[in-house]
Amino acid sequence: MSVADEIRSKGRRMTVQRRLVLDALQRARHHTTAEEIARQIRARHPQIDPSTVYRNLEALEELGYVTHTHLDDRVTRWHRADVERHGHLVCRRCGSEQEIALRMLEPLGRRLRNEQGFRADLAHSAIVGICRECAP
Amino acid sequence: MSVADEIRSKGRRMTVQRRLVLDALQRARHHTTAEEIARQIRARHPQIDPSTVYRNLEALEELGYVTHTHLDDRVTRWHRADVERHGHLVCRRCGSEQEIALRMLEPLGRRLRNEQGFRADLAHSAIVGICRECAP
DNA sequence: GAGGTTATCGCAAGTGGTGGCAATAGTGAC
DNA sequence: GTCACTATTGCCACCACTTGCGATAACCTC
Repeated sequence: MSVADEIRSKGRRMTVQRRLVLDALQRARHHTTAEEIARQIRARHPQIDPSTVYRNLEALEELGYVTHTHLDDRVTRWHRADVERHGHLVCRRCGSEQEIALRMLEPLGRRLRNEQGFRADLAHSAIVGICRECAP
Repeated sequence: MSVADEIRSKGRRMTVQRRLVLDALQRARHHTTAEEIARQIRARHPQIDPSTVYRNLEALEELGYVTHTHLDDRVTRWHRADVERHGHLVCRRCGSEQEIALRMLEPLGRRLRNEQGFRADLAHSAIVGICRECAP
């Protein structure tokens, strides 16, 4: 079943706008911003409104094709749901970002689940702190 | 030494606006938003601009009197720096918030420090996930 | 292929927060 | 007290989205 068929089978529609957002996410190798996706699409299709891009990212997330992550700035980063998940460390001093294996965060995940019944999504938000280079 | 003197000794100034922000934070028993603080102050002093409140929260954070936490994806919560630090779990389904002892997060903090040289501030961002009540 | 239903779209206004700038007002030194 | 210095302020435009709404166009059924 194609992505379009999957989407239709859930009562949603495959529009050209949706397709373009999906394509842009395929092309982007790492995290992208909604603004960047909108910019790329509007270069060729200037009539497509940024709000349509935002709404499609949200819809595609509900449908399970896309997820988002918060680093420490104001912008939301988007990526395909099928890339390997990982955590992020971001330095509040120099702003550098570092990816870490989800494996490092798993003991905490297990503990929160066992002791609080809470299923944590530890890749969703970056962990902020001071990186090795900036440490006093 | 009074707070005002402390602030002056660091080359900053104690303005009426800054005093009002500090007072509002004293009154707020838990996390508040900048918007709420601005609303309270502007009720009595409508000429004070919201941007001044934002800038003062930032300045007071630099000075060490205030810290902020990111709960859900959108709002920043502010509180006095002298309240006991703790972590937060927030449910992406129902939005409920739960506080957890920093002790639970410490093993991860130690590991990030030992293996990556990264000094994590684990109280800074909430951990998002699905709470016990919302789990399928 | 035509028709009806309704998800989705483009537009415009709104939200919570940030940043530039000229005017203002705390501050330390005299 | 007065003065010069500059941190801070109010104003306004901007940023990164979000939302309401009427128009449009996917989609399913026939």
